[in-house]
Amino acid sequence: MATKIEEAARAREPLTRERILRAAVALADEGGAESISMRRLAQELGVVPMALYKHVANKDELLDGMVDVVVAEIDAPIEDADWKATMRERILSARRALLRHPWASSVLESRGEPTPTVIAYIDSMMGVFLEGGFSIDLMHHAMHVMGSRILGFSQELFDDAASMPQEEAAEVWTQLADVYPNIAKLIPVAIGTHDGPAVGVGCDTQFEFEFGLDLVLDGLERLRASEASASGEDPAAS
Amino acid sequence: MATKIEEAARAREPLTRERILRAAVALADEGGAESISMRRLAQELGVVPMALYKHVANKDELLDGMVDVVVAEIDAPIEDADWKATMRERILSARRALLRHPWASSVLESRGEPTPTVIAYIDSMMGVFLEGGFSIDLMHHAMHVMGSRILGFSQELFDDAASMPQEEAAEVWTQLADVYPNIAKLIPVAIGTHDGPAVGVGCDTQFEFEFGLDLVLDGLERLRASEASASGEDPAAS
DNA sequence: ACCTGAACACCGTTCAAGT
DNA sequence: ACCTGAACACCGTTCAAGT
Repeated sequence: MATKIEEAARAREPLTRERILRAAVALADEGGAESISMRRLAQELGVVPMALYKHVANKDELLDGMVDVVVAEIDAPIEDADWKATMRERILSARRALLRHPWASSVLESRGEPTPTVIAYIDSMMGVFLEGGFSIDLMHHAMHVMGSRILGFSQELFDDAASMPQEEAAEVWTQLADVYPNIAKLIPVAIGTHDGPAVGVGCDTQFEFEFGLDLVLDGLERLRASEASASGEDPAAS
Repeated sequence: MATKIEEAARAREPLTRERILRAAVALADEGGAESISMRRLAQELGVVPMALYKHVANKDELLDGMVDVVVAEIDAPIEDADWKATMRERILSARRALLRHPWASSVLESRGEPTPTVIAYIDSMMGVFLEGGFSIDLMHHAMHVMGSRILGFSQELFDDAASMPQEEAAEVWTQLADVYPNIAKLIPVAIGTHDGPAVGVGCDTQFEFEFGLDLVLDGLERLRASEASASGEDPAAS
């Protein structure tokens, strides 16, 4: 009975590239990057594996399509604001998109050639710099500087060891002190200075992300301003 | 005959974790990240696949070991220099190591928990900041800021399309101009302003890396200096 | 006790045979 | 002409059977 309904639903909504990509993103969202395989995806769609190959040439094209879905979720640049506010908001939006799809950053990086969607996104980023009065040279360097941030991620080196039971975590930290004296100095930061036994290991990654982002944006603004004052007075001249 | 010699060599140099890791690194160096598999590696060593499992628990442990080999190639911090010069040199050394082993950065990122070798490396980085007079808080933020650079890589978004024939590349660039107006503004940068037909598409990634690195280091130095002047006069106080 | 062949449960993709 | 089952050439890893 359930089977009949499923079959009817399938017939009503035929297999399309769209539907395949949506299913793939959903699968990766819940199962992680390594859970996506052509066979598994086909099964999820109630379809024979080979049916997918009518809509995507191969697995690489599937992954590209999945990345495009995520990039499309990034908000458009806000308008009527200075370049710094615009860039800041855009990048925080990109970060939110990639946090919603934790598999996306590693998939994005594994890709060789960027897709047209990704290229268009980068182009619009460049536009924000140029409209903000950057010279082409400085915009070029700025794009490289933003590098890892431009698509919303700076890789966090630690996985946030929040999985460990808290007592055990505290013990591990103190044991580490002998071997890694400098890391150990972060214990008060990790614990919270006076919150008693509130062992909240892990950093405020949102704060850290913005700290680094602002450091870079402020540095770029300094360079832009000195560029502008060196070539006359108009801050919007390229 | 050759077989006999090979067999003798194998007998003289028995299978060890060391030898497995060295072979795995060599295999990845020439074949890329995706060419490393337990079966392929075993074949390369003239050994049955299961023999590897005596020395590494599984493929993840193999990958961790390979990363450790690369990290071990990073030069120790230079001595008798200010923090900025020390940090700069260390990070450029890390970058060189990762450029020597192009597969390493993506493998490094795919790993979950960092290995003790990686942790020790990070600890020594923290030591450079602390000895340079950073407060623990600022050192903490600084480590996050360095993020993608700390291990020598900021992901380059484009693969350096140096593979394309140059005439074709130039044509592609001009076609792009309509769709991606801002990217197109980089054409003179990519071509070289007055070098005639010298179509050297691609950026000076070494220059760009140092540009970004210095932007960040200068920003951190400004913060450290204002921290120091706010808490007395001693620039080495934590 | 050690080593290893065969087997298991997967892959992405090709291809020829079926409708 | 379209669709798809079986097959191919791979995976990482388990396990029991051999020495």
